[in-house]
Amino acid sequence: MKDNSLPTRDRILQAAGKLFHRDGIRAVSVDAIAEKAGVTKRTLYYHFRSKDDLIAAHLQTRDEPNLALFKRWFDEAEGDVSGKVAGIFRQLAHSARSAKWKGCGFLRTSVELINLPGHPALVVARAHKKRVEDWLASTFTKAGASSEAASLARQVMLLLDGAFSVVLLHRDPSYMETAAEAAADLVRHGISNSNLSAVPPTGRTT
Amino acid sequence: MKDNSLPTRDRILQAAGKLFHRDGIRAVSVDAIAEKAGVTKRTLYYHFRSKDDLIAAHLQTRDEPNLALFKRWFDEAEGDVSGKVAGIFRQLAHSARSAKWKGCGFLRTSVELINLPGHPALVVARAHKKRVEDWLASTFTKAGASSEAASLARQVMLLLDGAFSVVLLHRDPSYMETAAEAAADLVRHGISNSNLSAVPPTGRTT
DNA sequence: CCAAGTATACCGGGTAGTGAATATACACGC
DNA sequence: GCGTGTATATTCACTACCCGGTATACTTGG
Repeated sequence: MKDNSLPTRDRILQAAGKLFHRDGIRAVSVDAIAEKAGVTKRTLYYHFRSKDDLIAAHLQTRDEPNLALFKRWFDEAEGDVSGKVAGIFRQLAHSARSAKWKGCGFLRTSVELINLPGHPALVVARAHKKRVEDWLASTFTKAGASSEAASLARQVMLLLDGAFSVVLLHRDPSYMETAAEAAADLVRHGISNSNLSAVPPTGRTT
Repeated sequence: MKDNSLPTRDRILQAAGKLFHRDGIRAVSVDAIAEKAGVTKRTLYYHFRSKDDLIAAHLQTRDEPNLALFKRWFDEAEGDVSGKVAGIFRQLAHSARSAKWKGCGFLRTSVELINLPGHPALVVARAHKKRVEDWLASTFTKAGASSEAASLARQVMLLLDGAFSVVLLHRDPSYMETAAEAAADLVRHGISNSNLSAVPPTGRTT
């Protein structure tokens, strides 16, 4: 019955990912995941110590690809840094038009588990968000906004997670465009302010 | 055993509110709510058709007070409109320093139930967020930014809900200050832009 | 043979929601 | 004033099911 050639552990993760995405975390039972993976529950518990561990492992698999996607969208967008940041939001607006779009999995999972302070998935989610923020800060630094880079990165993260939440709640991707404009404004304004009191821009935007 | 003099329905809502706030929606059982309210589960089901209805009714009780709080924080803050908007975030930063703070109940509940498209609580949550956004837009209009008011209100909502999410995830209220600065920047910039091409400010701030 | 991996069948506990009966309170005829 | 009817409000006991996790035994590849 193993129509899928992936190793068992990966098949479980893949099945869990689909179900978590579609129905949320708590709404999905271990039995359902095992069945979807074509595996018995006992096998699942051989590969993962608990459901909580499985949740964390699932988020871990999304960390790297998610960040890579943001980087690609940034690189492929036209214009200066502010335009490239806006490009991320515009690509998200595109994704959000799909009926299957469910916002940010890290955010959704965190909210569902926020009342369990030590949950391993929360650690993974926090690390992921920090990675994105750090990457943003580094691009702002490269663009010559060394003194404002950290603050700008935080502001963009606020808009990003806000857009995830608002677009998901209202199912209205136009908020993603609003976020694109706000982010571009803040970045443009922040960088020009920074350049006034900073060394001449030595960073490259490529 | 009715030490509380409230009508039964209100006592149930009060108990549900406390538990939902502390543990989330799905994590709280109807039995737990009934026990906390000092009432039999059957009585709870006399006053509310289902758990889903109870959740929606609970959110409804928070709609008006929540908006009133935002208005009060706005009115009590110093400065022009941008400063007053920032005042809301600064008050939220204060609240967020409490260990019991759990972000925005509307947002948290929505995320937990987002995979149940017709859920009554989602309707209430969307209406609440729209009410806040509409109120913001009206204050921006009064401040003379008629042409940008709607867009500014949306941008502030993005920062607001973003701040709720980010502060909750990282448990770091300083993001609320970052949001305050970003919101003030956007509002100041948006209003001055609007005034360039609008009638002289006839609106009043007080 | 042994270890990695799989299968069946089960456990204790929790879940939303219900059936049937009861208590309370107020309205009406007389 | 008193019985009676009726709607509201509340209780206890119960169903039918789902959940995360496990005990035990079997299969398969090196």
